[in-house]
Amino acid sequence: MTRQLTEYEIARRAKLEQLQAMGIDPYPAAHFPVTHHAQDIKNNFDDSQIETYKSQTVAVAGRIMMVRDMGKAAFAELQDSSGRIQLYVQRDEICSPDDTEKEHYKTFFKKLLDLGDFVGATGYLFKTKTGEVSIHVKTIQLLSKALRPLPIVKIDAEGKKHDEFLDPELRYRQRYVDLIVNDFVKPIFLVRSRFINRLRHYFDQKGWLEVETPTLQIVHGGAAARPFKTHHNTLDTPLFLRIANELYLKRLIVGGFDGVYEIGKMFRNEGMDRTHNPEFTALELYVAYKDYFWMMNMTEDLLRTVVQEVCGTTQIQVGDHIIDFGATYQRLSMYEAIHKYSGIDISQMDEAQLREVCKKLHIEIDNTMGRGKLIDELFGATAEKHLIQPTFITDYPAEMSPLTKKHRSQAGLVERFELFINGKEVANAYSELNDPIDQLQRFEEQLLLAQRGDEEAMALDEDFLRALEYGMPPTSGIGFGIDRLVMLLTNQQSIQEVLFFPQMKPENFE
RNA sequence: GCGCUUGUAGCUUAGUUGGUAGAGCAUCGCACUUUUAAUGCGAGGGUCAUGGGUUCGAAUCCCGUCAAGCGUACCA
Repeated sequence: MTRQLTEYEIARRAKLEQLQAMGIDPYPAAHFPVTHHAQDIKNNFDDSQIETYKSQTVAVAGRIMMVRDMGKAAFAELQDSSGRIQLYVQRDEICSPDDTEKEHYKTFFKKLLDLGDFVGATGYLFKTKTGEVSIHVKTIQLLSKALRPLPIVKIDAEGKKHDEFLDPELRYRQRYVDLIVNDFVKPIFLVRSRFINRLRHYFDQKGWLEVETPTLQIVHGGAAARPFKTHHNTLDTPLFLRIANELYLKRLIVGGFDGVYEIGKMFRNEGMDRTHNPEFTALELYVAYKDYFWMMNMTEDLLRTVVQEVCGTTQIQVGDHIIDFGATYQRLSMYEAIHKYSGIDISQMDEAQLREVCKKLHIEIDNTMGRGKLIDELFGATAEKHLIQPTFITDYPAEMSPLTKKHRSQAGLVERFELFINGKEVANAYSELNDPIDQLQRFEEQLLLAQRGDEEAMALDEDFLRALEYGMPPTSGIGFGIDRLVMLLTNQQSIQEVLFFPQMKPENFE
């Protein structure tokens, strides 16, 4: 593991040794008692208190991000978790009386400190001639040496950015650097964190229980997707990373909980693009004695409440649109949606007629597609992209929904809805199928699909059937794609921008 | 998976019909005690992603490989 060091790295390692030779530990163990953060200092600075400030010591810590050396004094910008604050460092202020050679300033501060190093500084607050709130430094010490140079983004007088660190590959592979130098990154993840936090709060207030279910599953069920396969050595058995947790959460409803929810990772071994990462975060909620109409109302209230709490408004700019999370969401059945956007009424059509319609609209189809799949293709080609404002699409063909209760009044359909926002699916919900006899038949239909070569057909889960046979109350369940919702709330068009560490191909370190 | 595009110093990049790389910031040295992309003077730093080929000569043309972005497919 010998890596060719760059001139920067060689220089910094040499400085490291020099520091040690001077008796300065570049990685000291003792804690540094921080009293203030950059942003608070700037927000709370009071011009009328300037005289008082002189006798009050503040202590800040962070990375040195810029130094403007004026000779016997220098200005440095220190960046902590909240932002930046300017340090005013005067030679004769920071050197102790017995340091007659002014080593602490000339050697330690000016020569051995680098951009990116962590320092701790104490001093008092003041304002420079040009009006910048600053710290007049009395002491400055090294807290941690940086051995690699950071790409420093500079902003000129016109606000133009120079040397921006924007290569997506570097940003995602070295997210730590991205977070240090690109100030637009952190806010996205603060929204993400707060959004999840508020969802939890909402559910907890309703009295629903947050639970955890297995990530390693013997039967991968609850969705149609290709799984990751692994193997347990001691049990000597194949295991799958979960593609969904639906069947486990329903077992808990069987077990007597009124409402359970889980926020966690799902894993799907499929293609990656702007809206798909192999592992992603789903929120699933199941509530007993409810149906999908109730769930639509709950979803509206949930998003209205949580988006307001997180963003301070329910009107969110997404691309060229303003999405209104506070409105009553439009509800269209799948047939109505296709009719509305294509002018074609397919509600009474059989498979052959649907094939004709698809051909007319130049939709690619093949012989393996049944009636349900054809309708889904039609919907995707005609309606989906128009669903900008939050819209519930309801009543799906039964063939594609093996875990959903049959529609109470319309043959061939199920009580299911998906929520579309900005042309993308963000949630999927049912009146859950709780009839064990019907459920077995649905699984058997899936087995037939699997035999025809459908890799994504759902596997039969005997234990889940056994649970249903003990009786599950009428229940409604919903799953949200958390990453996609965060993309909407932060106006990001790539899922990689809302994941700290999006999946990348292995990096070659030589 | 397929298609298109991209890959030049730590970062951002120039490189015209192929003639062995130019800049800004950063780095190193010197000056400067209220600057803010500080400034002034001086210096160093690039096997042009990688492996082949064409050519007297390739960052520049051709082929393979690797990685990324976008599009497309797959993903109820």
